[in-house]
Amino acid sequence: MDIRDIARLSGYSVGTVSRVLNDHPGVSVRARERVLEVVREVGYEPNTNARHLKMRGRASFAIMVKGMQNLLFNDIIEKAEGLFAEADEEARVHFVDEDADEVARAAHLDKIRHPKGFLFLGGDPNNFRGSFDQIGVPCVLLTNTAEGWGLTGLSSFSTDDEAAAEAVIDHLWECGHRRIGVLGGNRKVSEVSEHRLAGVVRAFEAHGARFDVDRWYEPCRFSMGAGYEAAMRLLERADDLTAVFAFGDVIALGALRAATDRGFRVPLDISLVGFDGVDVSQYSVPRLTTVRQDAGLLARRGVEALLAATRGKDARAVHESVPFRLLRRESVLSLLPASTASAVGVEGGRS
Amino acid sequence: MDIRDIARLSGYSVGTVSRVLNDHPGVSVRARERVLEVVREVGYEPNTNARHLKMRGRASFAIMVKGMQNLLFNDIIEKAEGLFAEADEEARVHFVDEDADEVARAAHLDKIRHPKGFLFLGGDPNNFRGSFDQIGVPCVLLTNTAEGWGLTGLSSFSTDDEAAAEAVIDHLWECGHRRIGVLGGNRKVSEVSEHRLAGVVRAFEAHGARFDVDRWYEPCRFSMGAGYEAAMRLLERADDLTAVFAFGDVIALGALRAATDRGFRVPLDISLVGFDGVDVSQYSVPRLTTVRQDAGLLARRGVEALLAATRGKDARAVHESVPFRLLRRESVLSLLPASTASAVGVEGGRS
DNA sequence: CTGAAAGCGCTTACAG
DNA sequence: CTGAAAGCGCTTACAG
Repeated sequence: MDIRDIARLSGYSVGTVSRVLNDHPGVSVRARERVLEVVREVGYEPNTNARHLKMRGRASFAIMVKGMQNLLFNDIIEKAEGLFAEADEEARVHFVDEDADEVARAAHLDKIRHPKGFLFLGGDPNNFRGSFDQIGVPCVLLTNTAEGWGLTGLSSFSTDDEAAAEAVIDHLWECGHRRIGVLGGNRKVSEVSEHRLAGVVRAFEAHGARFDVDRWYEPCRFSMGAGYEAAMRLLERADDLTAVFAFGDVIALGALRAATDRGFRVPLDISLVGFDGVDVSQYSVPRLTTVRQDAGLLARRGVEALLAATRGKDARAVHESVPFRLLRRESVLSLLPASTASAVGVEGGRS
Repeated sequence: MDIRDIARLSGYSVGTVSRVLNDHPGVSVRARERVLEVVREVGYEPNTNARHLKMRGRASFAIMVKGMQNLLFNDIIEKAEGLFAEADEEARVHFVDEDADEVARAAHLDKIRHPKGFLFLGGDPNNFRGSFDQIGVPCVLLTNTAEGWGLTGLSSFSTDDEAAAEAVIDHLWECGHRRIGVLGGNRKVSEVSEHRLAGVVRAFEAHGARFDVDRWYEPCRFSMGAGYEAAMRLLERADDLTAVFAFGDVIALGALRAATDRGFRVPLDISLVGFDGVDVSQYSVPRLTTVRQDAGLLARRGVEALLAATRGKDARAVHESVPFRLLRRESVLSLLPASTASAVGVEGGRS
């Protein structure tokens, strides 16, 4: 069953059939109706290979996801898929290993698959510097800012990681915490961790103190297992900590387990803060105080920008940050005698 | 840069170039080497649309995932992707809403995309009965058994849900629990829940008791939020429960939160058992007693069967169950005075 | 072993 | 508004 059959059955030529199928102008109402009738009758579906061969590729969008453990990415994928579907566009998600080269992989896909554009969830600047120039279609990076990478044609939407980390430290500081451990992604491959760490350092300075990186910072991947191990190392090394700030909820959950295993009650003996505001963080015992990244907005801004770029509306790359929110829940204890704890949430982010 | 350029550059015809690219026999060593050299030099990648147009589709495999909340599926996807890659096959994952029709979606994909085969993660028998006959390529269903659905061409690999649920109840029973609540997927669309519930009922009968479905069973979707709500309803209705068995770890985690909110300590005031053996279950406080489904083996058997089927090796559909393991951790309390708790794990599953 | 040619199922100028 | 025809980039009988 191909377009010629439809042409024959409807009494029109393949050209006309193709035109109604693609909603091109210049087809009589009669022809359109007749063709659609036949199409419906026989359940005809055009062959996408042939179609794209002619239309020079540009099939769908590709969502490149770095790692499968990051629950925040799950939320973003879900939203983004919906958004693409609304815009009547196809999107394919490709998972790439946390330490694999997502950009090289995308460059390869670009060659063989000709997607209309790429949406990156997470990304390593080194990889981008390495092979981004081999990608010829619009790209958007999410959760990471690409500002200052010097890459034209790459827009990015992210949380202001530095400000968010500062807000966390400020909150902890207000609650009387001074010795704060930090659990974070590997600085070499995770720029977000770099930014969050910078925020931590800056916040300490703002309070006239100094963050002891060597002693208080323990890098790790974004998984519960890694968070658990890292927390164990950190707690071993610095047993006088009153609080721990993890650069991901998933890490925080691993740390919660580790703290418990070492006999610390959270938050009674040690306070804990996460990052991301992923679903689980609200069901843990205790509920996790965390920075909520706006997955929905991140997805929306990213998809919109990508769509606009592929439609040639605006070629200029933009770098925006999306508001975050410090969710004060149960995992932080105030060390102060009578806490005049401020209201409910700290918001942040410039756009 | 297309095949003609390579032909020109190498001094051979496009036919010869195509033959070496496809590893066809009947090409001289000289020609092969020369062509590959040029290909490498210019970084040529054949256009897959054109290729598949000729080869009549059959591009890659499709993994149809029902729901994005089920962490077990994440594990399976990760393994399956690796396996496909090892076999040098492409696999595309498609997420379909938990209550959308995954089979209709696959049938549509089959028409327009011509995948080599489908790997379903989760599935509703009604949907399969509805439009499975429209799919013309090999299919494998994972985590659900399709035995007795009367569908030729659909193999399945799963955990023996009924036996696993029985093992859970037996374990709880041994620990002295008699009033056990059950939190599970919607029976209408989740056959696994049906099977697990049957196992619960059977186990009660084996112990000479009766499971009060109306009072003790509360259906819900497979998410923490749903688990939380369902547990709230259940605990409200039956406040004399000493244990709760959730048909998914994610549900159990929601229930853990709910129990805590109602002032129950787990396992002191109420015991809790999950299902799946997903990563989080081992980091929660307390660590969740659960049934571990073997995601790795499920993925391996599934991919192997699919590959074999598409290669025409074995057309007969098979239905196998893969061994499960009852992981006894911390969320179950023994109500007996001096417990002679048996060793470490209960295993199960026939194959 | 190699080349010339037909054809996969579409789209899109080009005429009319 | 419609049709006939060229062509997208490949693969694969068919000759040689």
